[in-house]
Parts: sequence; structure tokens; C-alpha cells
Amino acid sequence: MSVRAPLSGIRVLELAGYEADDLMGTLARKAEAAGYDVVLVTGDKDLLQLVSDHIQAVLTRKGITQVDRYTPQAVLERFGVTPAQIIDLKGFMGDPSDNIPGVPGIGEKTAVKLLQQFPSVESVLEHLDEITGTKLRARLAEHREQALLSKRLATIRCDAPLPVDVPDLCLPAVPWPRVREAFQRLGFRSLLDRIPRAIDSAAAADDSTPTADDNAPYAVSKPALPSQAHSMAERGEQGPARSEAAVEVRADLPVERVYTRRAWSTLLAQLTGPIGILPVCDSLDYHQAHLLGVALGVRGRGWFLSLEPGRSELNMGDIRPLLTPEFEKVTFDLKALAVVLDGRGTALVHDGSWFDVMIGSYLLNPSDGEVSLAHVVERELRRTLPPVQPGQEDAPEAAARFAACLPELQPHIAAALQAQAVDDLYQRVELPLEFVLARMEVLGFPVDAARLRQFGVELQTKIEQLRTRIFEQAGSEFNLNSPKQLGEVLFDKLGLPALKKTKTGYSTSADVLEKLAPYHQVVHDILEYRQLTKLKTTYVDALPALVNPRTGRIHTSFNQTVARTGRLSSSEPNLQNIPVRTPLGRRIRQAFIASRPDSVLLSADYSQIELRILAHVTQDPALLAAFARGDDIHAATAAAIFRVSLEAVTPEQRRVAKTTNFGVIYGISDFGLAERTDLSRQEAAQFIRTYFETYPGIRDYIERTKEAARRGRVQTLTGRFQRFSEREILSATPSVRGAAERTAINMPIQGTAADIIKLAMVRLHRELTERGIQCGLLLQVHDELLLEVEERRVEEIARLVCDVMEHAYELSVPLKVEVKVGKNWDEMTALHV
DNA sequence: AACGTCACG
DNA sequence: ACGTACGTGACGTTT
Repeated sequence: MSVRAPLSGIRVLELAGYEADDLMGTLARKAEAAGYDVVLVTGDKDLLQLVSDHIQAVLTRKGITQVDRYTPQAVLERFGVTPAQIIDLKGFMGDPSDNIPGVPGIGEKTAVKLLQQFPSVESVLEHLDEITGTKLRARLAEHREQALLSKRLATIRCDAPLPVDVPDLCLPAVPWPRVREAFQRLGFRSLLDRIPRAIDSAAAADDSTPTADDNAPYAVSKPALPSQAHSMAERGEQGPARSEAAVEVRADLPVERVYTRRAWSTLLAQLTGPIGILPVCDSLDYHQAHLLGVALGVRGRGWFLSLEPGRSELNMGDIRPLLTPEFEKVTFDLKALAVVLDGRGTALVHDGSWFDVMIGSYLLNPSDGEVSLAHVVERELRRTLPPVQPGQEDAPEAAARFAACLPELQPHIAAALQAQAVDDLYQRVELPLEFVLARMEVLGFPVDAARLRQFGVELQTKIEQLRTRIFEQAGSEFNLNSPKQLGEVLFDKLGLPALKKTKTGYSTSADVLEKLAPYHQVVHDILEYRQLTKLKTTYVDALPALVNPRTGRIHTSFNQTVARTGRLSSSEPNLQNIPVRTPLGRRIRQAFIASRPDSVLLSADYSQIELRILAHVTQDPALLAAFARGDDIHAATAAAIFRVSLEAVTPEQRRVAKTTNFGVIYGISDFGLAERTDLSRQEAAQFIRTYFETYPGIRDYIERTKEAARRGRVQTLTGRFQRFSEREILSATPSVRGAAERTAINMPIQGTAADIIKLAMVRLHRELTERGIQCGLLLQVHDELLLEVEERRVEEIARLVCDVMEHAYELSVPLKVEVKVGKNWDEMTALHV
């Protein structure tokens, strides 16, 4: 046991054999018994098991600016179990980050279901015969001990022999003069500034009252009123700060439906200030949806402008005055609004009158993934509204209630964007990009569906031949698509060596099968079968069905708020993973075509953009020099490491250097490099050592970036950032910590590449528009842009695209772009501009 | 719902 | 001693 009291006066408690959780639990229970109301401030969800009428947990969501406060009700709402059942939940579902195994095959949903039926792990195990689902029952029976062990592991001990009592923990007055002196001595200038002046001088001396409030890292406070927060949560009211977890379900906003021109013009004349605006459609799929009307909202009031012919006098022309720069508008998912308005013949333009809460929220919390407006409203305004359900009679009113929240949200988000120094990124890149992406999605990619169908027939024949051959060699028929059944055949029946296991059985992934291929012909056939069925099901069968009958083209959705690094993603269908690496796969690309006899596809891709960014951020002399000379970077790396001239580098040496160069961007390990080359693990380790001696700047960058992550965040050149929780980056579990470190190392590089191509897209769209050229952008595939352009202007446009992309952002090394043109996405020839 | 697998950068 | 390269989306099977 040690108790240290540094200058801050905050006690640090340690006790051998006990985890921090146990000490917090012990103190919380002690304090509760002594009549205190306790607030536990933590990043660790495990602590939720301690929540009671007199113990709340404040969990950090991201960083420390956003927290969730949990009362027993809030735990129940969020997790579907009581605080006491949190340990039972872990008993079933486990916790990989804490090395708690749980029961395989049981995730959150199943665990909650079980615990709603029975109160605890023990109780579930006693009533196994009442569990529906044969497999589930068998799993529980098989892993009963593991479930009980997992529950024990998750249980916080509240009986630590701590030789302190709660009053001992009160904060003494901070000795500010001593703090000031220490900061001065140590040169902590920015910290000096943060000593509040009032406290710094007079107030410090007189205030000797122990203070403890919710801002202290660990705080207890005597209740002014018994269970204030709790009673407020029960009443379901939105109270002051103490009851943040309490929510308010509000459906009482006045919403008026507008059907007549007269009513609309009266309203329009009155509208001032930022106006919340949301589209109301008949479907969730906005490429197919019809716009029924527009929901508008200001603080405390909402409207629905109906555009339904027959019911309403209003048409798109009536809406247009609202879309002019005269009105400041706040929406959530501007691209979706632009797409559905485009469907009614109205193009939105980037004129400075738009604010998108969705994109703002994403820049502030990129790791949250896609969030709904309901989610943001709940988090920022502590308000719960009835959901908008397309097709429901009251969808317009529901949407208007959400629209009315938007003007309230805007200042929150805008201020946070400034505070986090991403307002420029928001204004100059992300917001204008929405208009570009909307155009691209609406335009769609021309696809030759007949060609795909023809290829499908060909594939089907080959697949059937392979099936027959595989079953002959295996001596039995089974479901080839089942990794489980395939594993049994390969490893139990044919006796091949099982090189790797997954958590449910033998691994049959391609890297394993490739190692087994020399043992048995059937393995070759299985690999080929896998390749063919993948191509057929994912592309050849799926894509023709997604051709829009109205346009004859495929309309993907670009997602701007999914990837935590800042990349885009593409879905329904994903057009960013169309095959390219194998000849057979490339036949799918052949079906992506220029739509007219007088047009061609133009592709422009950045050459080695991530390694160029690596050179820039590391400022490594050797790497910078190689790019400055225009060397083949992988050959140059090989030459430096193997100490031979550039010309003497063998293809094998270049291959190893290339793998290492990519590995570095991902946070390389000797194991990983050995796995992907012919090197042994020892050789790989030696190779990596030599690599870092050759490029010492890279080693420094890695250390610097890991340190930044430990301080809470890493960022790209434009200031786009990703946060890291202490829980991951300081985890005592090497694998968890390692994974977080690798993510951190990669993010600034992948993220800067994303920044650069996004910037290029915005500029390109502007340049094309200014020159009166229809923006023919079809796709972005991370380091590549694809356009359909008029053949007679191809050289002009190629020069423009190249110029804009190469100068989108200035680095210490030149950016290089390669341009190709062709009639389809496979057969393209280089164009030198 | 969870998992394994595989397509892309 | 432990696990093993970053970021995505989609499919089929098993539960």
C-alpha cells in the first residue's frame, strides 16, 4: 500500500494483489455505507457493476469532454441489464480486451436475452432445460465452467484492506505558491498560465475548505439532498447538470403542415436565423426514394412543406427561395438532401449557407462510426425524440421535431470544431466535398450488365466442374462453402496438417491453404473454387441487380462518416473493391464502361502517395532524397539495405523491400514480415533493424506517434484527428496495446492521403465547373479518381486532373499522378501529359 | 447475430 | 508469455 500526495493533493492509492477497480469498488462501497453519494469517473465499463441508488458512474465517451453518467436506470436502458448483472453479462459475452473468454458464440444480444430470462449466470446454468435453442443450450453446458470463471474475473472485489477512510481523501487546499514555483523551476510555461489568477494570489491562502466535486478524478461528496439525481431520473425530467443521463422524451413541439402557397409565403417572410431542414421521403434508400416534402424547424417550432401532388399546391419551385444564400440552413447529412433534391431537378450549390451537423460530429468523433441524428440529439441536447419512420403517417411531424433541434446543435458543433482546430478542414474540405459526392452518386457508373451475365454463365460451368473434382478427391459430398465442413474434410479425413486455428475450429483461409497446396491437389482446386465463387456471388450476380432501371447505371453511396482515418467508404454496392489483382477478376472491370461512343473513362491515380507522405512526416533524409531523385522507391530501399547499386537490385530483393515499406505504414512486426516473405523470423527481425538504420527518421516518427497516442490523440497534416483511450493505448495486455499503437502509426499517413485526395476532388469539381465542363467524376478509390469524359477533350481534362491532384497539397516531396484512358475500366492505356 | 472468408487501397 | 500489419464492405454458414 502506498499513498502519495503530490502537489495537487490528490491521493494515489496502490495495493499489491488488487487492481485499481477493486480499490475504487472498496472505497465506493465504504462511502455509500457512510451515507455519501458517490460518483465514479472512469473509462472502464466494468465499474458499472457498482452503480446503485447512491453510486453513479461517469464514463468517458471520447477524451474527457464527452461523458455519460450512469444511474441504475441508465445502465438498464443502455445495456438491458441491471448494474448487478453486468458481471453476468461479461460471464457470457466475455471481454477480449480484458482476456475474459466468455462463452464462444454468445455476443451481447444473446447474453442480454438470457439475463432478461434469468437473473444470473448461475441461474441460467441451473435452468438449462428451459433455454430454447438446442445449440445455445449445448454451448452453455459445454462452457459452464468458463462462464463462471469469466464472471469471477469480471467481478470487482469490494473488500480490499485499505487503511484510509473517505474523509482522508478530501482534497486539501492546493499550495498554489509552491505549485507556481515548481512550474517555474521546471519551465512549464503553459501550465503556469492555467493557474487561475484569483486562486493564484489571494483566494489560495484563505480557502482551506476541502473541496471535492465532479471534476476531481475521483470524487465523493456529501449529498445536499438524498439521491437527487436518482429521483430526477425516475421522473424522466431533464434536470440540471446532475442528471445528465436522464432523458426527456418530447413529442410536444408544435408542427404545422404547409400545403398552400399563401401559408408558405407568409411563413417564408417570417423565417429568420438558422433553419433546420430535413428531407422527408417514402423510403430509406435515397437513390430510389421519392421526396414527399421538407421538414423545417427553428427552436420550439416546426413545419412540414408538403410536395405531394394532389395534396399540396407546392412544388420544387416554391422551395427554391429557401435554398438561396439568403437563408442560413442547418441539416444532417447534406449529401442525402442534395441527392433527393437532385431527383426532383434541383441542384444544391456550395454557397456558404449550409451547415451539416453530421459531418461536424464526425470530425469531432471519427471513431464513433456512422451516427444518427437521434444519437447526436440525445448526446448533445439530452433529448429523446420519437423516431422518424418512412411511410408512417406522422413521419413529417417526427422529422420536423428533429429539424427543430438542428439550429440548437449548430453552435455546439461549430464551437467544438474551432476548439479542436478542424473548422478549416470542415469548411474547405468536408462540407464542399458533400456536393461533389452527391453529383457522383447521382451520375452513377455505366455498367454492361449483359456482359456480366455472360461471364456468370462461364463461371458457373467452371464452378460445377471444380465441385465435382473436389468431391471425388475428398471421397464425399459436403457443403464446400462451409469452413467448418471443409476443415473436417481436410484435417480429419484427409489428415492434412492443421497450421492455424480460429476460435471456432480449424482455419481454412487462403494463406493456410496456400501452405497446404503442395500436399494435395484438392487444395489447389479449393482455392480456385473459392476465387470463382467469390467473384460470382459478390460481383457477377450482385451487380446487375443493382443497375438502376431508370438510369441504366449503378449508383453507389459514398460514406463520409464511417472510416476513422478520414477515408471514404462505398456501399450498396461497394465500388471501391472491384477486382483488379487477377486476370479473372479483371473481367469484372471490363463491364464498367464509358456510356457513349464519343466518351472514355479516365483514371488518375497517385503513385506511392502513402510512402511520399511518410517521407514528408518523417523528414527522413534518405527517403526524401529517393523521392526527390524520382527513384523507384522499393528498389531504392532494397539498394540501401542490401548495400548494392540501384541497378544491381534483384527482383527478390525489391519484393522484400516493397513488403517492408508497406509493413512500416501498418506498424510492422518481424512475425508479420516473415509471414509475407521467404525470410525467417530472425532474418526478418534483422532486416527491420537494418531498415530503421537506413531510415532513422521513420523510427523517430513511430516513437513520436505512439507517444502522441498515449497523450490521447494523433492527427494528419490538416489536423484531422483520432482519439485514443488510455484503456487501449496503455493496456497491460500487449496485444491490445500493440493493436492500438499500430492504428496510431497508420492513421496520420492513411488520413493525410485521404485529406489530399478529398482536397483534390473539391478543387477539380470547381475547376471543371468554371471551365464549363460537366463534372464527369464517377468514383474515388482512395488514391485514384475515375471520370467519364468527352473523348475530344480528353487531353485537356487529363492535364487539369493531373495538375489539380499533384498540387492539391504541398509536401517536401513531389506528388506524382499517373493517368490512363480506355473504353472500359480494365483495358486502359497510359496517357502522358 | 456472430463468424470466417475475401475483394479493394 | 503472447500475439502478430492499417483501413473498409459483402457474402455464405452457423447459431
